[in-house]
Amino acid sequence: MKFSDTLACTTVPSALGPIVLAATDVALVGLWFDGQRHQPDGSRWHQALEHPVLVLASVQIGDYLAGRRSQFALPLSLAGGSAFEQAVWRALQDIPRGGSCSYGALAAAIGRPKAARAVGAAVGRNPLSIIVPCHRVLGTGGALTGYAGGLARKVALLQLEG
Amino acid sequence: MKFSDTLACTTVPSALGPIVLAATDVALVGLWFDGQRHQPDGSRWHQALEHPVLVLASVQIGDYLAGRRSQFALPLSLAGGSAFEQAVWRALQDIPRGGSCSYGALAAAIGRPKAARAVGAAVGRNPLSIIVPCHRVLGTGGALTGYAGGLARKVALLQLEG
DNA sequence: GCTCACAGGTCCGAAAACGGCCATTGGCCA
DNA sequence: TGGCCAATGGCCGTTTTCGGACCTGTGAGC
Repeated sequence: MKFSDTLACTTVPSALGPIVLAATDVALVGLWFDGQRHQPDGSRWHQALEHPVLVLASVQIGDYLAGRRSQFALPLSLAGGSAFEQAVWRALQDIPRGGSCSYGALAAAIGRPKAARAVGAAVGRNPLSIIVPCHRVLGTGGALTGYAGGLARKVALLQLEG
Repeated sequence: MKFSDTLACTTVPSALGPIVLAATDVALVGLWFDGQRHQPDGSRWHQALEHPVLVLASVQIGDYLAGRRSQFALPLSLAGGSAFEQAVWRALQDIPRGGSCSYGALAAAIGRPKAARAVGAAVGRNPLSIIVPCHRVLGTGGALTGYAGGLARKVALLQLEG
């Protein structure tokens, strides 16, 4: 996962801890819990508190975590990943709120039924936490296998969605 | 022991408590005291009160328990078990009414003289209680070692047969 | 280039557990 | 001695459990 050095970024507080947002001129490209696994190095990005996409995103995230919003309306871009990763991330967006999915089922959905493990790795590198609902993916038996932002946040998000 | 999901079944009352019967189109394949040990899950079977084999079986069982009948005339099938289990169940059918047999003797009868304990396990999984007379098997000394439907029913059946 | 580590899942073989047993053993008492 | 009882250990097929091998795509480290 490679990001441009010319992104706009900002950090906003939330009930689950500080959240880092990153965007091009026209679309949101990243949303990470501060300090989470696989978070890219954003030291060359420029702070842009008034960037329209970042402002929109921070409002919607706040509403979502407060239970006042159930889906997002934002310009997104997932251009950064490999073809395989993008297929996985697109498939993630088809999991409805309140639903869940296993890694194996996700692998089958993108036509690679034996690639469950690779899917796990790709899910873990999802650049748009919360918005692309990687927290809705569980082990076959329903086990909470892992979460780049920590299992506690995964549980919190699932509870919020019911 | 594996049963098809497409069996016909019914439950009939008796002096020894409710009895569950199960049949294919042409043969009786199961007879259990309701709630007994090793009773399979029949939730996917369909009730068939007028099924000819089930009707015949329930009448004969009623007559047998009332002392009006001394042997059965029914189409039976023991196809479900392993080769070993089927050998045991066939050997059980050779024990005459009023007679008895030890587990060790049964083991010898099927050519596995040292397999008395395994015979015990197989006898316990007999799918056709009463009709295949597993209640006529006793310990070497004549002890009432066990019965999937409970020792009380074993005693009652032996008394009925004299 | 190569190896390694992963937010999983499936399959297969070995090992252990589990019985509706039975013969043997050792203690106990008449 | 002889008989009875409880504890013991071997017996055997089935079921369950457990551990490893393999599959898979990617990036980090070497």
